[in-house]
Amino acid sequence: MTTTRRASKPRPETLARRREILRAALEIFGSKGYNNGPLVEIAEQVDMTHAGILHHFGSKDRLLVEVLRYRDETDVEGIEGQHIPDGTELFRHLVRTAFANEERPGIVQAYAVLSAESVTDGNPGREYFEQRYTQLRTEVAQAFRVMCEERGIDAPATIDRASASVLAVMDGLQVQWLLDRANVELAETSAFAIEAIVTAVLDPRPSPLAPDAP
Amino acid sequence: MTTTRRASKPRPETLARRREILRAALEIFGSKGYNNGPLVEIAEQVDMTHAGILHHFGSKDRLLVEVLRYRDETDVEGIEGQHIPDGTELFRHLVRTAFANEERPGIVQAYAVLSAESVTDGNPGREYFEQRYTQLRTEVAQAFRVMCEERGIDAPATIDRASASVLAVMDGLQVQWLLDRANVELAETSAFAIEAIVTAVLDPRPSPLAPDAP
DNA sequence: GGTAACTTACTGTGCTGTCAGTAACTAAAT
DNA sequence: ATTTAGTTACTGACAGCACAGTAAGTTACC
Repeated sequence: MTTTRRASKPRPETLARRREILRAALEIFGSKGYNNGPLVEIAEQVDMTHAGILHHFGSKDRLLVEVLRYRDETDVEGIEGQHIPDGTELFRHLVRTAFANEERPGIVQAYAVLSAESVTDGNPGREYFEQRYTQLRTEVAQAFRVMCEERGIDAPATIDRASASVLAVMDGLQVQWLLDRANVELAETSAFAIEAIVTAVLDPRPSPLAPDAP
Repeated sequence: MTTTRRASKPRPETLARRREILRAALEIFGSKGYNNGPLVEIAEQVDMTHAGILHHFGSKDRLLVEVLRYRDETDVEGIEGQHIPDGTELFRHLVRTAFANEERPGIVQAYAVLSAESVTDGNPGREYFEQRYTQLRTEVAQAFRVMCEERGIDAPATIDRASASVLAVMDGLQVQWLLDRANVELAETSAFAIEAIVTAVLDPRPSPLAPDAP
């Protein structure tokens, strides 16, 4: 009769090694893009051959997906630690993130490049970013609703647009900042724009662009 | 003295052919990215071999730069036709552009992908986008100043931040829209965000995120 | 006849992925 | 406790394609 074959455990240090690879991959993909960032460069950063990396992750596509997921687990943005901050606190958190990001252009660039690249044909990261934005929009919308309730006002229809807008400014500013750090203040500008949008939701005013204005 | 090397005349229809190539290149670079968009595919779209394209543009790098410049000349955004609309009109123009963009996802994607890709190491489009954003920010800032003057208020210090923010939302929304057209309204949302930011400049209110608020 | 607008054919490189092999480790059987 | 069997974590070599660029030739305009 056949003895059941069981897979034996991965070795203890392996997990740390994989993390090393993921970190290196984020750095390379961040600075050169996914298509333009070869496995060999990631490999030499962790003292391996590129075949070694493929042993761990199977393919470059899967490596990208895992890089993205890994950052999500470790990182600050979105779901921080365990609890999702609610209401005002979430917006404050976003602003804090913008300030923190000024100290880590590498990661900012990784997200900026990879998210835009993800919309191209057959990019393996597309699904990830689709879901990510959907989730972030939902969280921001929720925060808006909480704030409205706290103030005793009805949640206005603008909430969904405002949620997308908040995320959009942050991302858009990152690109401008990466292109010209001397002339774009990432954090201060993010704060300004977020406040403007939040104000527009909580305390709407007539459009300054209406056809009768000067 | 050095005789300036003068190339002899191109044939009459050649210009049109070059434009065809530029259009095809924008489409391919737009849908697959610069690094991932091969010359062969651009070539077959204009019934040529890739060597023919290199005959016209010398290298892939130079092709990208020319594509970018070409769109600038032809296109609506930024300097439209001849006159730069001033004041309120510029913001209305931006909103109109957002509406127009909903009908041409290809071009939107091209700019989204290429601008983000441009921040990577050694990308030939970087200089172009750097200058482009600098110029657009200046134009928007100018429009803000005109509006302030019209209303008899002093131009506030927030103008530079607001200018970057306006461009940032538009760009950021494009990415979200490209990823999930069913759930993101590009134009309506752009309009909302732009109005919010313009309002914040012309009629500032206390921050809803200040540490003493609920 | 000269040159612009190509094509064909080729070069060289860069890159992902495969494969066979090896040393080190783990798990069970003796 | 030592052997045995199997597995993991790699390396090195290479297949094999995709791609940018080049060189030489062809056609057709001026």
